Amino acid sequence: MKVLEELTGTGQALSHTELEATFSKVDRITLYRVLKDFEEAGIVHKIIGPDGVTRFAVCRHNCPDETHTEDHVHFNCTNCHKVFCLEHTHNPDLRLPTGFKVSGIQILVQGICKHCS
Amino acid sequence: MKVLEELTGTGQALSHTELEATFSKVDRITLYRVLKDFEEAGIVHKIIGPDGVTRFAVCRHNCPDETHTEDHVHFNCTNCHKVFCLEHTHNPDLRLPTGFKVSGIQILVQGICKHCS
DNA sequence: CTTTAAATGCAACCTTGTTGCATTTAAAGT
DNA sequence: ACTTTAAATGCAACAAGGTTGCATTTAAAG
Repeated sequence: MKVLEELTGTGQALSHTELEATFSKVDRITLYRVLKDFEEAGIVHKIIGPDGVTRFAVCRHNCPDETHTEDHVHFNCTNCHKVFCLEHTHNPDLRLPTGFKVSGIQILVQGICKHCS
Repeated sequence: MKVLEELTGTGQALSHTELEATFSKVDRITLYRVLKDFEEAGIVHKIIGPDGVTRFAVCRHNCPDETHTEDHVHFNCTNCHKVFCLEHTHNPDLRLPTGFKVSGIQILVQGICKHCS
């Protein structure tokens, strides 16, 4: 699929609207279905930004297919507004109050990215 | 405002839909405006859940008015589906790759809450 | 070349959220 | 107490994001 190529190529998480613009010939519903299938297959994962916009990024080497756990940090640049995975910045251990059981952590860091600074 | 009482009382983050159900006499647009005003005034803060649903929670003692920074972790119970602030679980220090400047961190932990376990 | 299933497109619909305008409510001035 | 003014509420309409059902095309298998 060309959608997968696009996602792999850019290195950033793309929103549905952005993908829609790239593949203007393709119907937006088809795009929804393709992305949904990719997500269920563990090929891409969804990132919900601080703006509430959902974006999609390809799962890299350290994303286990079974659990589909994303053990890495997401970054949102306040300058270029891009969202991407920091694959090598793993989630830290959090000590929660007693009685809480953790099954997943989602971290979204905002700031200025490498390219913009 | 009764909306503020409700938010303070429940101790959890409430979605717009939930508040709409509670205050069925009030128009939903009024609710949108009230919540927007509260947010801008630094009285409540918005939490965007892993489901993409935005919820609202009152800012407690350790939420400085000026920066409106939420230096605490949010928890989403996979059993009762509630979302609430873990006021005393602060954001950890993250070491990002060189060139990245951090201005804010949002952490959402999923698991089983104290009450459900 | 036919049969069958998968992939695509279209129409319609729902939810969430915003904006403009009219109306009500309430506060302030004389 | 009555008028003037501003704030708060409600209504209609709209836009973006997302889902579902059904018809049609594409392509794979017999």
